[in-house]
Amino acid sequence: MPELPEVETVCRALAPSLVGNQIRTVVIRHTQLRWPIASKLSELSNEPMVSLQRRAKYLLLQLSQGWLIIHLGMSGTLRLLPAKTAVNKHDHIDLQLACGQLLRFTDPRRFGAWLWCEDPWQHRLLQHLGVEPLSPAFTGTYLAQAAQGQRMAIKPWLMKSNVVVGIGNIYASEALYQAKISPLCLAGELDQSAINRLVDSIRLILAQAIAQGGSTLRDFRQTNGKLGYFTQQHEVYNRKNQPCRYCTTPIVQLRQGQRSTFYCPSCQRGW
DNA sequence: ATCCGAACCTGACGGC
DNA sequence: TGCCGTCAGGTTCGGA
Repeated sequence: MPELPEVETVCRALAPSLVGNQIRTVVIRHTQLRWPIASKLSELSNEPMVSLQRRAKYLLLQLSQGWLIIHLGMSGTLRLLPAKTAVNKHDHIDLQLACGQLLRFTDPRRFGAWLWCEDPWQHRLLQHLGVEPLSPAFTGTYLAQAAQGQRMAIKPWLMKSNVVVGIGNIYASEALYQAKISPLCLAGELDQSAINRLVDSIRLILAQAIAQGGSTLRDFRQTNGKLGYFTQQHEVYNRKNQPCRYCTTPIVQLRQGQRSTFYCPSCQRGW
């Protein structure tokens, strides 16, 4: 499920229930995710939870002794459930909470991660991350400077996390469509006005998606996790051969860096 | 330094 | 039905 808006939605949904609450017991059913699950996790009985925040697509859960770094990978979900909820195939981690609820991590593909550290800001996975796209630091000036001289196509370039974080495969295509920039343009050849449009599009699309995610929050506690994401209206993503909503030209699908890109060849000619 | 492909996994779907 | 190939929202890693 998770691109940045989904992770942000999960963060906002869980924070009120977790912060100030306490882990009672931990059940680990499958220790191997992208990396082995932090062994520390099994020693966290009776740990108070202090804060929950998001950085890029990582969730950072602060406990009294240190931090859990949680990543949902491609297929991970976190749900708050009643304590005795039946266990299904890919339910890898349960945190039984003092409040009586259960925080359950489910991840069929196991690309997710649960790591332990004392200071996440020093962690190797986080310390080279670029700016948050919804922060004031993400400006046209910043992005233009970062793009200078870059020979990579703009779409895969946007998805690298060392300049700006949180732009996944769906929103990369969507943002370029909205900015009327071809995904095939080289990052370094965009002019300032195109870069400015791109920054605005990225901010707008992510903010809208978060707002929509928010509208599905009320369903978050229910057991079928897949809400919100599929209800979203994409302009180009997954719309191969369907008419562009602006000019009716069929949407084209192509591969860039082993990922699917969708775009309108008429609206997105150059930049 | 930079980039591309492979790798980590399971499941869903389409074609034969 | 069933088998096979392909694809899927992410990210790191190794080798060219």
